[in-house]
Amino acid sequence: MRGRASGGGGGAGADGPLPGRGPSGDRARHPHRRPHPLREPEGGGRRPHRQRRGRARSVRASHRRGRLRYRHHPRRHLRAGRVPGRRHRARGGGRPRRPLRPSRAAAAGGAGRAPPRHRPQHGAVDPVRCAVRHRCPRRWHGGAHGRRARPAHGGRHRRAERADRSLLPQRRAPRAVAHPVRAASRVREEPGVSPPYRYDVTRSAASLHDEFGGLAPGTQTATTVSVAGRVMLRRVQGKLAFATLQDGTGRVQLFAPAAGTPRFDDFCDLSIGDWVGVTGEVITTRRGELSVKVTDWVVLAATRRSFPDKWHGIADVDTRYRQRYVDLWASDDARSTALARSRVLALTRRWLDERGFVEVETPVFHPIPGGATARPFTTHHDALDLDLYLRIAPELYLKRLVVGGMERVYEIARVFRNEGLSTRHNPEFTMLELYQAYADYTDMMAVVEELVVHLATTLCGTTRLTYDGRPLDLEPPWPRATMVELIEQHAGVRVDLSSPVDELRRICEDRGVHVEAGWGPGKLVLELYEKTTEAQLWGPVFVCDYPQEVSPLARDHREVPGMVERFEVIAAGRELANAFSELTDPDEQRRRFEDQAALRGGGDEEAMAVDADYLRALEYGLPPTGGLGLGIDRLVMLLTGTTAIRDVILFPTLRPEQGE
RNA sequence: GCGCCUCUAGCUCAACGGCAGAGCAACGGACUCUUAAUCCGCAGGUUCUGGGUUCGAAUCCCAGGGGGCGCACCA
Repeated sequence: MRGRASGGGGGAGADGPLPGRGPSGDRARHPHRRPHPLREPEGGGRRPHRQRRGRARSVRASHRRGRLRYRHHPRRHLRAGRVPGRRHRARGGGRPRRPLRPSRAAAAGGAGRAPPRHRPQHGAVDPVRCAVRHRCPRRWHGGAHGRRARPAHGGRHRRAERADRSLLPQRRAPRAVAHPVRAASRVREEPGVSPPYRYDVTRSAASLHDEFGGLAPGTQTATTVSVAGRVMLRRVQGKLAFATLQDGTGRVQLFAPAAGTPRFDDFCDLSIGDWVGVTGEVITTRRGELSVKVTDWVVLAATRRSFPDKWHGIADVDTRYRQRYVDLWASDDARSTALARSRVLALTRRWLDERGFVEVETPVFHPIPGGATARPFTTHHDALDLDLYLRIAPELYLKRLVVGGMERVYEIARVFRNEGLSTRHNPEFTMLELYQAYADYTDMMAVVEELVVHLATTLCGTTRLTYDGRPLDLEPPWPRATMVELIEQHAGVRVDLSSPVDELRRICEDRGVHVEAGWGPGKLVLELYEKTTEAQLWGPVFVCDYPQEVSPLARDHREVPGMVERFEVIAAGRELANAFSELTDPDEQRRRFEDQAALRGGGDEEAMAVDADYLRALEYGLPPTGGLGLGIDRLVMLLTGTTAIRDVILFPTLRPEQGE
């Protein structure tokens, strides 16, 4: 029952600077993105408009940006005066559903594309028909003056607004195949010549910015370096070409004059997304941009598929999840969240290791699913002809290890629960479970509090986070309250496990809480808490003392009858951790299992089954033990400010792709 | 599983029931300090699919498919 927590969010973070966050590495970051403490300060962003993350951001906002940008564009008057050309399809008249493509027309022996039936000259069309602006005399351009000058008036404006709303990323309709194979790439590997097997990289983008940041414009360093990465932007200007190279740490500009760049024409033909290795001198351009002046280069891998729109990135969230390998390039958030997760895991391990906890691995295949109440996935071992379950929690195995004398153990365990998907639930997620002998649940409170604060201060630099627009201060000590107290506070009723069941049932029903026959007082109280109180908590807060009836693995409360020594941590309105003083008495554990088995027999698919071997282990003696489960996914969400669990799981569970 | 929303060029998006378009990408050309480079040009469509209404459907209706959100399930 522990560690149901899982979560999703999005951010960035690191203990210490993330790679590529040097003074110039920040350039590519966008100033309008949601501020979050985990993200690095904006100070280095010299020209932060550079690239847009394909993240959850309204298209309207990008339109705004576009307008702002081009209002000050030096050549705006040229752009504004330019009326986009109109496209005409070959069409003989009428309205063919299937327009002839040139190839088909030729194949059909036709005369090829028919001349346009009516080719309006700009300005030749009744200017009154265009309500947008005088500049555009046409009516049927669709109002698509582009994001640079979206008209903002009249009905057209209203429609545009409506359309904008429909474009919010969450509501966009994804397409299964976003980036089809290109018909032909520009730079192919030379026929018969395969890319090199290795490439000597001497600097990363971030290290270049660290080492050479702040040079005056026009500096030549006489330092030759080799960098490698993906071409993300390309600016060819006749006899001079620029490219933006991105590697795992950040971005650096490539400067390629025709004189001095081998195979200059091929360099200009590099596609966005091609991997290249480049050797050259570190310089700054006249504008002061740190660059590598190309003296040699090689294609390491040519991309055969188009990269996402360099400005919008991937707006289609489904594509981002399905094609994370593209998302990681196109979206800074995707990268930084992945890195943040990695750091959470590394820091957690280090923190636990320093405190004498031993990391272990326990089976994923369980003959008897246990340790939580959840519906498991089933599988089958052919040789043993044995039905097995993917674990829903590692708990019972970890406590076996405590019986075996491993006094402090933990596992960062992928667990699997056969449940629906949501922004907070993925069928497989990661849970930290740890067990400490000679400790009780108050010790676990100290552990979770210290660990989370440690992670927050290391990764975010503060305990004062903002999540989903609301402040969340993790500064210890976190408040503690019993479930009964919280119910009284939020539902306005004092409940008591010793009350008659009918009375508790009536209390629930009075508050619109659905109840089922057969529920005992403990289940009723828990249900009352979950439906009336939990959603109102923001936290962090320790919710203490759960009914024994719903906690089959926790030890009876030393003072309150009917309760167990168990707490959950609510942070940002979500359950983050679950812990208790472990039940050590084998006889009591057997009774609890049998109660669960009865529920199971009654049709409760999530109730626990009797695990005879676990009981046998307890019979050998489990010392007093405190146990804690903590949802890593939800913790990462919290620390990165992301609100969808799919954003913190690199490859979330998705319906299989259709087609292609 | 239920409800709501959505699907237009490779991408991001326009288009009162009346000629399906733009920007970016791609392709051809110009350009030696760009940085979402710019400029000129050329291409690019089974408007998710199938029915229906209509003189006429991307647009309205029905069904199916994909996707999103919410609920339910679920710690």
